[in-house]
Amino acid sequence: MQHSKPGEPQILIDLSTAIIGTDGGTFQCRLVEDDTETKTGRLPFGPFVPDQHRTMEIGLRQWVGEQVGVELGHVEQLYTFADRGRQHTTPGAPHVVSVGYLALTNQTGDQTRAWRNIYNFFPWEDWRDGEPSMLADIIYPALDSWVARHAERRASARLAFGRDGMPWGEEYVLERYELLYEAGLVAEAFADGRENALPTPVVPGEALQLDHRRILATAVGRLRAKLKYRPVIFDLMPQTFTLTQLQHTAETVLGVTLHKQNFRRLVEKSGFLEATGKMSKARGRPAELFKFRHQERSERPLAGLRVSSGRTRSSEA
Amino acid sequence: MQHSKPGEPQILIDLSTAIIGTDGGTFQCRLVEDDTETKTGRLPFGPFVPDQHRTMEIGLRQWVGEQVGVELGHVEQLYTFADRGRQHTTPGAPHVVSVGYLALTNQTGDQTRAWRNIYNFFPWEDWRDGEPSMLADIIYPALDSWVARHAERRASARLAFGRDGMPWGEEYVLERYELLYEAGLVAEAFADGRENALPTPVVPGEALQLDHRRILATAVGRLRAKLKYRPVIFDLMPQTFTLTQLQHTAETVLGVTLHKQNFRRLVEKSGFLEATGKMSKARGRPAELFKFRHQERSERPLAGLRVSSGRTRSSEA
DNA sequence: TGGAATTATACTCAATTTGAGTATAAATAA
DNA sequence: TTATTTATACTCAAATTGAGTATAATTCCA
Repeated sequence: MQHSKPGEPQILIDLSTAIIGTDGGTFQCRLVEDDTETKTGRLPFGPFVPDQHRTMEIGLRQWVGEQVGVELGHVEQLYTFADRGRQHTTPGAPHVVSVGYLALTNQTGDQTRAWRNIYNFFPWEDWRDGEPSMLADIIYPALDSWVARHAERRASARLAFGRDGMPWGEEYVLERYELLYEAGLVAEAFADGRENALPTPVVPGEALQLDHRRILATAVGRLRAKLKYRPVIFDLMPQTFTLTQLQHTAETVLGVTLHKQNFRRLVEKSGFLEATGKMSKARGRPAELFKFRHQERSERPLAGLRVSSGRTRSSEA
Repeated sequence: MQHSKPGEPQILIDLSTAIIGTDGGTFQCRLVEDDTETKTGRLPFGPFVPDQHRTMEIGLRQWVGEQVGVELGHVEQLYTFADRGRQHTTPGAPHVVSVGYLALTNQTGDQTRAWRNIYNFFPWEDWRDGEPSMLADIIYPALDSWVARHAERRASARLAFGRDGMPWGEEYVLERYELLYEAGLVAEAFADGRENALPTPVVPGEALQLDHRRILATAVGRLRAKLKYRPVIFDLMPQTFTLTQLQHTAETVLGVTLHKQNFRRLVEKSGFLEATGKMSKARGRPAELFKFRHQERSERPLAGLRVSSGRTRSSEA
């Protein structure tokens, strides 16, 4: 077993965390408030230092604590990215491998430079008002022209974007972003020096530093998928909540609307909820406040929550 | 952003691959045929060398090629393990982080030192003949006594092993192994110097070098979970196969038996199969040979394959 | 040669789950 | 007081699932 000889360029591991929360129907991600106004945003991140961090999760909690100080609920490792040329590395410098993490929180703030709407970065992912027009107007034409020159990627494009009769799979967030990157249609592709990328990105959507938009895409995809079989949604909720609030959170994350009565039926019989007896005071009829049953069972699968969208928000009236 | 200063101990990334195949009802994993007869087995692995490997997958393909030379089908990253003390590191040496990969193949060999039955390493995972007796005889008593001293882990133990009315979730392979490790009941716990581990492991099941049994557990868990929503099973099948062969493969991986007629119904209407017109010659009535429809759709979800076991093999007669 | 055994495949049927409503109740706003 | 808003209850057909029964096409073997 030959291990890397001394003198070889060093490897550096960066721990980057996508901290996700929701706030009244907006899907938020916590960025670091940096000094520089002009630059693109970034996630909290820092190096993994084995001497100081017994595990990577300990390391990431340190960087999150120092850089943004958000209380984290569920934390999970997403993926380890190591491809050359996706971290803007300068030649000669140590090679950077980045390990992406997803963290959920129920304490979010107003949209500022700190808490940003995730759909700013992926505007094509929000289908709550129906299919975003930018897909037909901008993305599909650009992608089709690229696919014409890269026939081997046609199947991936069809699956990721649900073309020709394939359904739109809301969990393929990373696959869609990666395809747009590969096609040179997002800003990071130009920054990384992809030969086919244009200096002005074709597709709308804000960029992030380094590979942070890629990590965020991974996080959103994983969260959307996980929502359907694990009760992670409750990590995004306050102590008590109404069923409508719960549904809005699910819709915000999934980027689709759900059928109200069926959502209620599903979630009620799941056994995860406990009525508090209290009522919310709002506009119409008061709704009962529920809380999550942490006790024991807390990891039982939450079957259901499969997407079978209701109507779009706009057609609800 | 402070990065690791020169002089700090170096980080080394190991790429380890669990290569999985099936052969006539046995669930196999490819080990490296090493010189030493006496030592425990190991997966193919080697360091990630950024200068030589543009991506980690390229690196792992090199080590797999050199060490075992198996043709790989589906390859996917599993998890990155970095906890101190789980790689038997000598003090002062570079810290080793290991990235585990799952690879599927349809070319397996006889059970030798090279191809080993996965259930040798996790004998409690094979429920095809009903609940393995070792659970009630050995594992549950040992685990219960440990849980009595570690009440905070009770919920995890209940979920992982499906105690007190919780169902046995066949995909929680890693969770079960990790719990046994934590409780000091498997050989690796002693090798890693856990204070509660006994020199002779309480629980049956062969050990592997380093953290390779942990990686294999991750691989099996991921494969079992994925089988239920992606058509990965076909990566384990030969070019053409009968529906019974397909079912046996699914049963082998999942470690449970399935209801024959319903399995047929599920898989037929999934649209993934194409009849070849040819027939298999075997004992009873000849079965039609099918092949996998690679074309286009190849990444559509394979809904179904949810486990709803038939009878146990022993009660089939 | 002619069952018995073996394996494959077709079909049935009740129970449950899902998708998409309608109906009604309890508040506030005007 | 009535319209508006929101919550909750209930219905119903379609689809899916779980668990069979029935039958067909082979080989095995006495």
